[in-house]
Amino acid sequence: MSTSLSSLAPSARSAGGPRSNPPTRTGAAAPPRSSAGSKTSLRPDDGRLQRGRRSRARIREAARELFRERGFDGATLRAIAERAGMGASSIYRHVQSKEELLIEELAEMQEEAWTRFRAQDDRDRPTAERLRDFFDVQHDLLVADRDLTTIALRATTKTEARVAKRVLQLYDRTIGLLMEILQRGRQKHHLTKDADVLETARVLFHVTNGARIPWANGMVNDDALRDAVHQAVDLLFRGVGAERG
Amino acid sequence: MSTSLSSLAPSARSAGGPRSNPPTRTGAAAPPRSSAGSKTSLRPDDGRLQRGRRSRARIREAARELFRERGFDGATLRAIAERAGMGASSIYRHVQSKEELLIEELAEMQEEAWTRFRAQDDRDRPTAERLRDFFDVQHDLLVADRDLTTIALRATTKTEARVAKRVLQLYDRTIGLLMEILQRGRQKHHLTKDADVLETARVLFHVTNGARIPWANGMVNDDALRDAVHQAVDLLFRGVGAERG
DNA sequence: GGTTCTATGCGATCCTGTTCGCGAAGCCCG
DNA sequence: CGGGCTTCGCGAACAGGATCGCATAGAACC
Repeated sequence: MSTSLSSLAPSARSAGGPRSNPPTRTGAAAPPRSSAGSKTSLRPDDGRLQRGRRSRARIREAARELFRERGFDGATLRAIAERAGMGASSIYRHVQSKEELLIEELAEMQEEAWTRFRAQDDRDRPTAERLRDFFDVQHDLLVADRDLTTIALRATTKTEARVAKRVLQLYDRTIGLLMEILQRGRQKHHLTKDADVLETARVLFHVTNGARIPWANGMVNDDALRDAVHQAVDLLFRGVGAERG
Repeated sequence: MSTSLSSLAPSARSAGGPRSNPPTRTGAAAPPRSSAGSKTSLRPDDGRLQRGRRSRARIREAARELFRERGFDGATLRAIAERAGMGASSIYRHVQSKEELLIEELAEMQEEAWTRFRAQDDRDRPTAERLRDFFDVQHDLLVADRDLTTIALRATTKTEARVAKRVLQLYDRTIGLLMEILQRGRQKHHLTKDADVLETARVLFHVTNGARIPWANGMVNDDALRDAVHQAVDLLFRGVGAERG
């Protein structure tokens, strides 16, 4: 019965074309425990809300620091709370679980990868090259904090928690970007006419994600990971079938 | 250094003819906490060892049942222990962590998938078809207990624990089987001459694994998952590049 | 002012995976 | 038999994430 979340794919499609939702992460705000008939809708400059925002900011900062200093598991909720100047339980006013703190980091990193990529991107270059570049940018950011991938993955496995879905949404966003690149590739005839852009993007995403697991476990080093990702892109691009050779 | 596992697929080859190592999982035995200079090497019919084996069996059975009844997170160690007729802490004489209990299930399931596949396999059929069949077999088994994939993934994210490595080994075994199929495909010229069999196998594996995450989270249903996997195989096989079209 | 509602905060507490120190029992050797 | 091993088992305790009930303070409304 733990598997009660049944099978509908609500947000799966969200990756579509123009990004519908701007990154309002900052104001995301954890919904209150049990919202009864709420019709009040406080003004955003309500003193309490302001205080709340400040607290949230402190928590986030403390969390980020401690994550870097001690890693995710090493950063105790109580420690985070202390550094943020509050009791541990208070954190839960702002966040639904410890993972959620890290998810925000993840989202930010993703945004960063995105921005950096766009800054150096040129839509007219070969598609495979653009893909590689994107993954390289992402790679560099990930290497800077290794935990991130790991925990993101772990979060997707806590199926009954809200976090899993959040991460999947983030995944979808990246998949969306990949789609964008691929779409362009199809226009420019870098891709076969019948290529399923969405499916291809997904495959790319999952492959790169999967390749990072051994890396996160220290089984392969940074460069090997980068190579693996590149290889995967090439492979997918060329295909392994021989029918057309 | 520590890259011993993934860069080379040690047991991968075992799949070939007669399986060299019979599934002695039962006697796998958790190594003692701190083994000093042990030269004694008890006889396998030592009374203590016998009792230990029995206990282990009871634990495993209890664990399996409870996992099915309540899911992984729902199955408390204390509950498992109680059903196995012992104290919770005693479980740790036989197992290094809760995940390990589930890993055994996973290993068994994998073995099962393997066996079933071989029973219906025909090495002369088209490679893509064989791959699809394997994944279908795996799919059917996974659908029967949904938690498995999920927890396996989660386990790979506990990087400092032993479990992660164990799971990666299991992964490698599956990758080995995939390699075997692909190798055959190359011989029969279903694949391009220069296809990197290992890399292809890895890609296939990661893609299918990744595709299962949304499913585990209830975002897509069983059939959609199956389709996604099929699509991924096709995609990889055909490639998306247009150079040769 | 008084009342009511809401967001925030706190300390105690729960839950659960895991560790620890102790002891009992089995085996081997002299 | 009696020491020196070892494996098993136990209850107590710990740690860390999460929950609960109560308290406070700001805002809105009469």
